[in-house]
Amino acid sequence: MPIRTRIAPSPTGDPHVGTAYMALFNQAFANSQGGQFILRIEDTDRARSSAAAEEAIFQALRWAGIEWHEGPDIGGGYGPYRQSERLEIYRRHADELIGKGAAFHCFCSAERLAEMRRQQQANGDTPRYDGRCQSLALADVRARIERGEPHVIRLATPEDGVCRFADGLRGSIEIPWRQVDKQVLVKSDGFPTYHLAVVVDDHLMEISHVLRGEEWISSTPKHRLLYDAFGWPMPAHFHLPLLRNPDGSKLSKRKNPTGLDYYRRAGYLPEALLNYLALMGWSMPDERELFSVAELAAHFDVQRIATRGPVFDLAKLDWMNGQYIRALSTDEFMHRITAWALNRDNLAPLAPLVQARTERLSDVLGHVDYLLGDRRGLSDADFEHKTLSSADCRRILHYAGQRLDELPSWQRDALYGALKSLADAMGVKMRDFLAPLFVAISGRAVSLPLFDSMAYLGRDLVRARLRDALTALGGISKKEAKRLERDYRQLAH
RNA sequence: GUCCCCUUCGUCUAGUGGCCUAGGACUUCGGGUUUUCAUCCCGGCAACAGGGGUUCGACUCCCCUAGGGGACGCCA
Repeated sequence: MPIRTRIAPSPTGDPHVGTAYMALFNQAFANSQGGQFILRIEDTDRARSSAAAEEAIFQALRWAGIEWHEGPDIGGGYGPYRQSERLEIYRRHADELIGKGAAFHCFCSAERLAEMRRQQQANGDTPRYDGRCQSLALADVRARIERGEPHVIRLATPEDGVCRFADGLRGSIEIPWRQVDKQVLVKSDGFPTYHLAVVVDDHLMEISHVLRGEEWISSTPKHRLLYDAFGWPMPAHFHLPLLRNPDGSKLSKRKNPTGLDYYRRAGYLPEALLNYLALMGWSMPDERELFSVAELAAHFDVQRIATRGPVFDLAKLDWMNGQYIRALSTDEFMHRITAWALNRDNLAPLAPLVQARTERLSDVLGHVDYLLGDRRGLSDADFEHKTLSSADCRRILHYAGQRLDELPSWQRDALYGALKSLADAMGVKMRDFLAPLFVAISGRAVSLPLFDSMAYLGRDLVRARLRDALTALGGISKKEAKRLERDYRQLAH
């Protein structure tokens, strides 16, 4: 049987380093076995998915050096590879499940479900759907559907016993059926949820091995139920460890740069990033640490994947990146620098800003240093201000970061609008409000216009600089964070 | 709270019952090469979570405890 693996990102936020991580292992495994590696877009969340985010995934993964054999952008024999284009397939399979009694229609309101969960939680139970609609009479169900009553389709689950399934890395895993929720498979808008779509697609696309994050372990019983109901063999599953923040929690943008774009903008070489990622949970048989994706595939063995969640350590990535940079020929080095940022396209948006402030050409570099490279390190003294206290600065930076995270688009005018309204809501004059932001972003009180700078740097770099500035100001204690959180919500949006 | 997963230096890891006085890498500290810096080289500090078993022998197998993480959505 041919080996086929896949990566199935959701086009919601910015492309995540975790996506590249999973892609890397799936690609390495497929290539090591002479198989295929597939990219599938899981855009079943209508509210959050966007075409722009999908395009960003293609670009970011391509930049990283991930190459797929089949996908929405290049086609293949098992398409379509975009779940929003497979709705008819899911509908058919949902009907089959209903017919087999493996799923049922549910008309419960969001309010009832919330109340039910609240009570279960109060009793110390695992929140689960109580099965009320499961016993509805067939005629009743049909009538309500015909009346146009909103409904979903849920998975029927056993009440007793345990679900046992094999994990290629962890051995046999047992989860009591009582823990498994009667999961929604089809939403009221007719779109499938992840659980239905992933099983149907993995089967139809003949995926032989599923290498996914360990956050999926607890939903695997649902998937097992679906495979059984359809009478399909279950692909081999391998749950890889999750990348961690330095504090051990799941890697998150709040605590660590997580966007692939950050690493590109910050000047990392994609081959160094992938090499580093490969070391997160995997090791070469001979323990060598510097190797290419081709060498990874050549020596790949799933059994060498560790199960402990590795902490993403920027210091070691920096070292590794240096190794790769110094191994480049001078020619290649120059090529990389220009391809990275020192080229016409990349400099074009800065030119008008800089030109207006230039008397001699030699002024130029001093204006753009913090945009093309990193800015200098900060200390609390940099934030001294005639009216703002250190606590004021922390508050402004914290709120600004929060507001920016909520912002769907990342252009100058949108940035200005969001922060202007925030300053107004806080009752701080824009002139004062901007002071700590200038320091955080450019490292000085005077620089090129702030919003142009932020737009140019991009979301990840700006987030990293704000976080770094907050650290320079002494950081925010748990208590202060809580208070800030509460006050922030009170501000009119 | 319930269920599941995980547990070797600060961090990434090697280790599949005797090769372990636990190896490598990053970080860090010290030294050397270099007109400075960086690179590079040499050296040092630093770990088997705790407790019970099994065994002639446990880092390696089993159990318990503790700690960490994840899941518990009409998100994926």
